[in-house]
Amino acid sequence: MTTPPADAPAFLDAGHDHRGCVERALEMAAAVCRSQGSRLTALRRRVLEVVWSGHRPLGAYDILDVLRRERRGAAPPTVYRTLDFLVQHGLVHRIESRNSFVGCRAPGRPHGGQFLICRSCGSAAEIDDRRIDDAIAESAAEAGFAVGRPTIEIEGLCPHCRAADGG
Amino acid sequence: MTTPPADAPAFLDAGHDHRGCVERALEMAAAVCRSQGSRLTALRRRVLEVVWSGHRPLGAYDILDVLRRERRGAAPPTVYRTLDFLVQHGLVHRIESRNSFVGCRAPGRPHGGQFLICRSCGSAAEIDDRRIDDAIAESAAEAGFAVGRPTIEIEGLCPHCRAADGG
DNA sequence: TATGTTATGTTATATTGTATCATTCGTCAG
DNA sequence: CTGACGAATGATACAATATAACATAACATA
Repeated sequence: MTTPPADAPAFLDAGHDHRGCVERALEMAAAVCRSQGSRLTALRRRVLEVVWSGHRPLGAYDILDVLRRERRGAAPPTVYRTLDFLVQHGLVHRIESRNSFVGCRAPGRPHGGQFLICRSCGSAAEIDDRRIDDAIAESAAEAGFAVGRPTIEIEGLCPHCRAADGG
Repeated sequence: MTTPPADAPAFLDAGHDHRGCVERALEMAAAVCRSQGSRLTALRRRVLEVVWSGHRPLGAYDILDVLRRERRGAAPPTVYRTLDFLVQHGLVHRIESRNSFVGCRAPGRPHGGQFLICRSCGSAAEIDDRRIDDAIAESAAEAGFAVGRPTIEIEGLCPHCRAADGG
């Protein structure tokens, strides 16, 4: 049980101190909101916590199921609005290829996410690799294209599932 | 009006001979299906043609609207099944960030698509840049991740819309 | 033509996401 | 403290996207 350091590997092992991940995410969220004059309300905090319940992207309705057990009157807009807020503030990424959401590992600095997503266990690792951004920037420049938001989602097999022989 | 050559730029200009694009796509589709022992039925051919009606990704229900005008009893499964076939055979790509579909420029060779997508005019240019693949391969290798299907979708502004001052 | 396989038709429903308006909560000027 | 305003949430309804399941038709070929 070790709290992942800042330069942690992309895929953390099963035994990592996940409570540390969650706590760090909540602290960074508080800092980001403070610095932007936005309010991290109880609902937003809770949704962020739910998103961070693991390193697997969760669907909006999965999150809704959790909320419904806790507050009367949680409905789809509750979740989507809150996720919008969290995504806008760079605290959560939307995984387009799965219609789902996962916590951002490095909030504050705005960035389109780059993800490695395991087809076996479903976990997603955020990589934010400069070389990928650079390659895209070059290619886009040659096409005369002005890059806005990049979506990079690589499906494949994570180290753990590879070791387990393809899961 | 010029038929785009094999090494055409990512974003073709408005005046290009689009009929040429469609014809080439249909020919390549026939070749791919022949070489794989699959049947390019009238429906599949027609859906491919509709997808290729432009360089903008189309939603499944947009395609369905077109089909309904032509055949009695076209329904969502008609379209989704046919799109599945076309995607499986590498003739069409799904654009995850838009829930839509666009013709593949270089079918035959299996590849995850790399797209530049204009937020103003909606057109999508397939780039398939080796440098991007390489950067991803490096990064993934360092994470111990086995790359399967990459999804690369870059939202931004195409050269035409940039010239038109941000549209 | 009989037979198995592939493709399509058909109905129903699941999943994902928004529009809209009402209500509550937080903040701050007076 | 209080009223007024904007931000956040509650609540209802619905739109858009996608699939399950089973029936029928078309195709290939023995």
